[in-house]
Amino acid sequence: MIQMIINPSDELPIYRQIMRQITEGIALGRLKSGEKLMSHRELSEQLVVAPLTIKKAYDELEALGFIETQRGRGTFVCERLPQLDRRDQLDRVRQAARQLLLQAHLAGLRFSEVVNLLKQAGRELTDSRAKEKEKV
Amino acid sequence: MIQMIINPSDELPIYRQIMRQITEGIALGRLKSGEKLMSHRELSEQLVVAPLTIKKAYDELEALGFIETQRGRGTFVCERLPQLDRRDQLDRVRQAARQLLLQAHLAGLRFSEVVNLLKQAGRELTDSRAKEKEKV
Amino acid sequence: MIQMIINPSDELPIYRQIMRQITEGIALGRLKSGEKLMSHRELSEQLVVAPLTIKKAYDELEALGFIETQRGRGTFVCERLPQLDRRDQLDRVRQAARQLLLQAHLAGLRFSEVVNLLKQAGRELTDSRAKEKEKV
Amino acid sequence: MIQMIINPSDELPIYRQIMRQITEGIALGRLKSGEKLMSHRELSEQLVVAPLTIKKAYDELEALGFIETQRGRGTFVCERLPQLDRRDQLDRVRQAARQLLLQAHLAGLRFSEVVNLLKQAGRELTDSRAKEKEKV
DNA sequence: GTGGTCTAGACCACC
DNA sequence: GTGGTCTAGACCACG
Repeated sequence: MIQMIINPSDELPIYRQIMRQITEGIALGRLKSGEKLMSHRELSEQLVVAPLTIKKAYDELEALGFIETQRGRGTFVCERLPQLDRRDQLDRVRQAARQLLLQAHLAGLRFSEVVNLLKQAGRELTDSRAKEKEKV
Repeated sequence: MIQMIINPSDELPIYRQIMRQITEGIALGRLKSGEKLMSHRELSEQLVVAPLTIKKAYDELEALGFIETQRGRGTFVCERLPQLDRRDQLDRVRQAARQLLLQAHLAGLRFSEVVNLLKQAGRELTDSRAKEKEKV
Repeated sequence: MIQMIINPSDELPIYRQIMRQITEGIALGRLKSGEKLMSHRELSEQLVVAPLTIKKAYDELEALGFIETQRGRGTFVCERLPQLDRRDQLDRVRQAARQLLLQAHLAGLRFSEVVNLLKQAGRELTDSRAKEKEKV
Repeated sequence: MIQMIINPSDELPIYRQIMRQITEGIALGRLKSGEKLMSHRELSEQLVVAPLTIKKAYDELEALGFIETQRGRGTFVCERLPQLDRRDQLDRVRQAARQLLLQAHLAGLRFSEVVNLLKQAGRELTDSRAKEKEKV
């Protein structure tokens, strides 16, 4: 199970923060298919939030097809993760690219600077994934 | 005045959608300093939105220093626009970069492909800005 | 808005009973696309259940694409209802047909009797739909 | 003894899935009166289910009068099977008929098509029952 | 122990 | 007024 943190003063609701961390954990391979998640009660104690709040995050993730629950046994990352449309996926990437350029433009950065920033972010990401692997 | 679109079923509140489109319009140069904005009533009719909602967007924008109202004359883009905190700006860029990489990772793209996509998005953006200028 | 009833001692959870009545209402044309539903608070008073229970039903229906909410305005039947796969739809029909035959077999009915029962059920259904239309 | 399948992520509890398959097996004649059932342990290994879960299913079936255990000998299908209330049986048939019509309506089928589907399902059912008999 | 459901309240943001 | 979120409890069924 991955380490999670929540920030109660973030404008993103708590249950969404949890959803985001879990989906990103899955996307980045930190949560394997079939892996068991903490029970919502246990996680609620660890993060000091109400159990229902965690449950809501789990419920939405289940509706989206990322995780699945088995009564009395627990909650697990799905073996077959939901596949977005290829077109959908690329749309999201393009949307994120546009967002990046907009923010960069607002900050007055040149294109080469944006690419550098992107490279750096890439390094940070692969580093943290490497760390994960070492642990294993 | 720029053309705006609102989506009532978007998660982002309507008044925020309006704020975003105006600030981005300013940042991208589609709204010039000193330019007059539509009145509450006019805009509320055009967008089919309650006038109070428009007013809230304008009020917040005025509090942030992007626009100013002159009694009896209307609402105008400020001559001296507020500068965001430099650190804040860069944080937003980094956040957007991370988001782009994550989406790209989900779509299974390699880094070089991401950069290509980014270049393409850049071209589209500058193209549409050029068109805007022609109109003027 | 359709009339709903809930039976607290039914083994089907309350929020599911509500979901079922709404989806059936949509399927049978008693709830039109775009129609506004009662607010979850109002409905919770009418049915004498906790507001969150109604909200849960609405939330699940929204995740399934049957209804959509607009903050501050209310909850509405979607204009474009979710289309199941054709194959999926027919599978459900076949499954229901098998279930009917099984129950009929347990009750010792002959095939012709089953068809008669089906015809009768069909009449009841169209009758109640006709009544709805008269109201309008 | 009939072949059973359980699906841990089905909404229906595992012990109920077992009960359903046994009662249907009896109703359809695949399990004869007096026939011996597998022991808890054997069945729990075959289905990869906790022995207590099987025991619960057997206990409930015994309470309902479908099966009986003879100490030291095993568990057997009762010679005199319980008869459901006649009204109850017919109610179930009507309920299944309504369900079939609803699903058919959603799939846009006409009544004659429903009857055809029903006939086909009937053929499949009798075919599979014939096969069962051949095996014996 | 696990998840599933439900209650009765609360506060907030939005329209 | 509306929906959105959260809490702190409770009881049940399941494995």
